[in-house]
Parts: sequence; structure tokens; C-alpha cells
Amino acid sequence: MIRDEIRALVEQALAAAQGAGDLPQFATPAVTVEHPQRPEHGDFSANLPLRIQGLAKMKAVEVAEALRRHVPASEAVAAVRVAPPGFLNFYLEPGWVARQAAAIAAAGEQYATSDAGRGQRVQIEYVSANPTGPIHVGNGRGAAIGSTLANVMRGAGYDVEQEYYVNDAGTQVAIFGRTLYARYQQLFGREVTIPENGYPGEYVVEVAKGIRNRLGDRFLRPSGEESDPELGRLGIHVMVDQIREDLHAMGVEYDVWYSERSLQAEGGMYDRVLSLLRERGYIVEREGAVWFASSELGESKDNVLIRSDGMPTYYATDIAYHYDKFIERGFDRVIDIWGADHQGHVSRVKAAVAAVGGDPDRLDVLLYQLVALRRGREAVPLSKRAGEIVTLREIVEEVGVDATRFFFLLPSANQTMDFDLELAKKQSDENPVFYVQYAHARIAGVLAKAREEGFSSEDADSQLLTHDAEQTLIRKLLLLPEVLEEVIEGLAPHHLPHYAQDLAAAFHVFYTQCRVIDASNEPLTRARLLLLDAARVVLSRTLGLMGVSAPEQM
RNA sequence: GCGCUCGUAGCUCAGGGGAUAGAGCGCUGCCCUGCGGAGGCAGAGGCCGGAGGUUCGAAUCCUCCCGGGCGCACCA
Repeated sequence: MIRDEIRALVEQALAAAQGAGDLPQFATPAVTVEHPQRPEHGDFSANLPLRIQGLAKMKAVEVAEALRRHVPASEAVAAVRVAPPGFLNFYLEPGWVARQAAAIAAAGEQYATSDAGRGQRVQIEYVSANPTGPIHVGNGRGAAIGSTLANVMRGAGYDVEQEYYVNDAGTQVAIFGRTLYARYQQLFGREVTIPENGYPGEYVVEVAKGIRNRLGDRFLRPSGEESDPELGRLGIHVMVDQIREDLHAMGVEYDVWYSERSLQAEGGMYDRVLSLLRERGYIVEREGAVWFASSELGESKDNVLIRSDGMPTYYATDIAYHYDKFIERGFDRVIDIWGADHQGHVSRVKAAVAAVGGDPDRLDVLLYQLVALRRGREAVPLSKRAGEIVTLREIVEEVGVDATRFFFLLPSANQTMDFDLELAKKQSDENPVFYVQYAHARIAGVLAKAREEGFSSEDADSQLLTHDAEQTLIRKLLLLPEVLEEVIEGLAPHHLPHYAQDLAAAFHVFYTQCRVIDASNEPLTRARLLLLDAARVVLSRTLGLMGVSAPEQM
């Protein structure tokens, strides 16, 4: 990408200036270039002179001047200027910029893909909500973030696996099973109440009905007896199917649905990891429970792995799970995406990864802050009545996938967010999703009209794209690779919807200032159609990565 | 109390060592005898929570304080 080329020019200039004796020798810091906020400062700017003025024992402006003399010529660069207090500013060559429109249009769907992550196997695990209930709004945020990150990383050549960890074992599942059995019995007229700490939600009744309708009374046992564990497993299965559908409706597809219960099978991962920890001396037995001596690994305290009732804790199976990710399956990198309420778990899991022989630096935990719902000014409570939560499905049905995903992606993950249902539903200029989609529909509209009237971008001369609005738009198109790099490096997909808005704005300005189809000027018409091709490519790819549709018409 | 995180325009948020702090919405005033006005242009609106410090340079880094959110289980 162009930013890397500019950076390389600065590095070469530095080496050349030192070689020629215009700058003294010293260890050179990493060179960065950025986009100045004021257009008169050029397209790219290097602050290197300011940073090395001390090392060079020269004034920054003099350093900049020495560098400027040694910047190699480049077809992309029209001018390099020194600006006080010591910036080195680069101005792109308009002819080169114009040519990029052709390059982008030709690249099509391949534009802004790269092989930066080639050979790296990355697992992204996200949502992984308990299958004891339908997934809710907060899970939706994780879904949007995770699947977008997966899309972007895949486009950068990473070998990405998306995974949902199904918590189908443990206390909560047992309680769900008992609740389900109570509801099941009620369907056969038995006077039973759902257990204490059970799941009061209506959905459990629906699950019970489904099972009764399919399998009749075969799970009914004599009054007072405990439920058949098979019923609970079946119920979880039904819930997982429902979760899968809800996520599918959000445009999220997983490669692997990983069962927590499978870890605990005889001789499974869980047993293996426990004996591994024992061998390494990380196991302590005390107060009837089995503890992980995590305080030896810098944790503030030890944590229970096996409770005194013999049940493994969530933490224990999570250690086994991460052992499986790193050691058994050998991912080069693992990204876990969790709600911020799991924040305390991060250092524990990292400590555990280290204890089982993994590299905790290859584990990234992306935390997202919680979501509140609103309708305009009015707050919407996330739980409607006892046990009934606002589900993700309801949100998607009410406002649509496009708005749901776009809104979830907009704020950075560590910002708590308000999801305004009223705004998300508005089909008007107040709604940023429509602003962006409208740009795409407008482009599609013009392209269709051009086709009807017999115009095309064939043999277009991109050098005619000299108008300010054209040049600005192309510069915006050239930004996508940088944006994607920032998304990956910062695990920050929120850059994408912001970029989409900037891009749409640049297009709308172009559209009002430059008429595309002009029968009296066919060469210019062709050139501008080429630019529209390029803009459409970039806009649709940006939207596609976010899982938002790029409509031909609205 | 301890840990993580946030505090930037009226509202929702970007920017996380650089040059005069940005966007959308809202507000005010303009622009349709040409491809979709779901658009564009202009303007008003900010001691970047507060106080110290580091630096040539701080909204950005450090310390303390104030305020919001989330954690600190033999729950997940």
C-alpha cells in the first residue's frame, strides 16, 4: 500500500543521508508516516526529523532538509517539502492518483486483500453464550465484532477459524435440565414448580413442548424422581440450534461448534490437562477442593479447579479448552472475544495458558463493554419481566441485519454503547447506515443508466480524473488497506463503519460536483464511469466485510 | 478497598505523542430549467473531567483527585 511505500522512501532517505555524511550515524528509530489533518501539509507526513533532532544534534528543520535531498524519486510522489517545526511532507502525484482508480477497478473484489497473514492459523472464538437461554443484545455486539474481525483477517490472508464454545456442561446446564423437566411435567398436568434459581423464561416451556410433541412422554418418571439427563441434553441441543439460527440471521457462520462436555470425556482433554498441571506442581488440595496454584504465576490468588462436590469449575474446563486450542490444535494465535463482565478472567486464562506450555502472548482477549437499549430518549430494560430478556432475534427482526451490525460496530469495543432502536429503524438521513448504503445505490443507479445509454468505462483514460472531488475520492479509496491494517493490529473493527461514512461522504461530494454521464464528452464519461467502478468496488467490499448489504437500489 | 475501563461540540462518537482537535445527528442560513435531494455548501457550537509532571511538542504518556460502567465466588 502507498503508506508503506512512503515510509520506505523516508527510510531510504535516512540511510542515504547518513551514507553521504549529511546526517551523523546513530541507531535509527522505526519510521512512521501519517496523514496530516490539513490538506496543505500534503498527503503523508513524516515526523522523523523532530524525533531524531536530539540524536543528530541538529535542528529538526535542518534534519528534514538533509532528508529531503536524499528522498529517492517515485512515480507516486509529486513533491516533498520541509515544513516547520520539522516535518517532511509528501504530496502525491495527481496523475498517479488518477491511475489508481483504474488499478482498483481492475482489482475488483481482490482490492485491499493481502497475504500479510499467510501461513498463520488464527482462531477467533466469540459469543459462546450459555445455551441455557436465547442470545441477547450484548451477545449481538460480540457477534458483530467477531465475525467482522474474522472477515477482515481472512482478507489479509490469515487462515481463520471461527468457533463457538458451547457450555453444555456444569451447574447452569444441570439447573436448566431440572427447569426443563419441571416444565415438561407441567405439560402432563403435574403440579410441580420450577426449581429455585431455575430459568423462569417462557422459552423453556416452548422447548418442553417441542420435545413432548416429538417424543411424547418418554422422559416422564415417577413423581419425585430426578430428571433423565438425556432430557437436559436434548433441551440444550434445541437451544443450541436456536442460537445457531439467531446468529445465522445476523450473518454469522461458525466453522466449529465446540462442546465443553467433550472436554470432560473419559481420558479427554480435561483429564490430560489436570495431570499435566499436577506433574508441574501447580495443583494444591485444600479445604476439600482442588486448587490451581495460580498465585505462583503472578495471580492475586489461587483458583478452584474442582469443587468439593467433585464438579470441575468453569475455569478448569476453560484451561483444558485453551490447552486444546494452543497445544492440541496448535493455533498460532487465538483471539477470544468476551463481554467486559469477564474481564477478571483474562489474566487467569493467560496464566493457565503459560502453565500448560502455551505462549500467553499469542492469546488476545478482546473485551467489549456492555450494551444498553434505548428507543429515542427512553431506556429499554434488557429484561422485560423475570426471566424474559430482550433477544438478539427481536432486535434483528425489528431493525434488520444491516442496521444491527452497523450499529454494533460503530463504537470502539471498550466504549459502553447505547443501541437506539428508534434511530436504527429510521429510513432517513439521521441513520448512518442509510447514508452509506445510499451512496452504493446511487453508484449502481448511475452505472445502470450508463449501460442503458450505451456508455462504459472501457478504454477509459484515467488521466482525465483531475477534478478536486475526483482526486479526493480516489485518495479515500486508497485508504482502505490502511484501515484494514488498523482493524487487525488494534483488533478494532470500529474503524470500518467510520471509514464507510467518510468514503460515502467523499462520493456524495463527487456526485454533486461532477456529472458522470455527459454525451457531449464521452472520454470524460468513460473516465468517471471507471471511477464509479472503483468506488463501487471499495464501498461494497467495506460493507461486505461488516456483513452489511450493498444494495443496488433502495 | 483493589483491578480493568470510560469521561472530547447540545446528543452519539472518532482521534490514543505532532502542525489551527474531527465526523454524524440536532440547530441557523443557502443550493433542484442535468445521472436518485435518503444529497451538497456555509455557519454557530470545545479551557478534550480537574490538578500536577515528563517532552522541542500532551486530548494522547505518568502520578494524584473527581465522576460513570464492569469485575474482585468451591457462577459462568
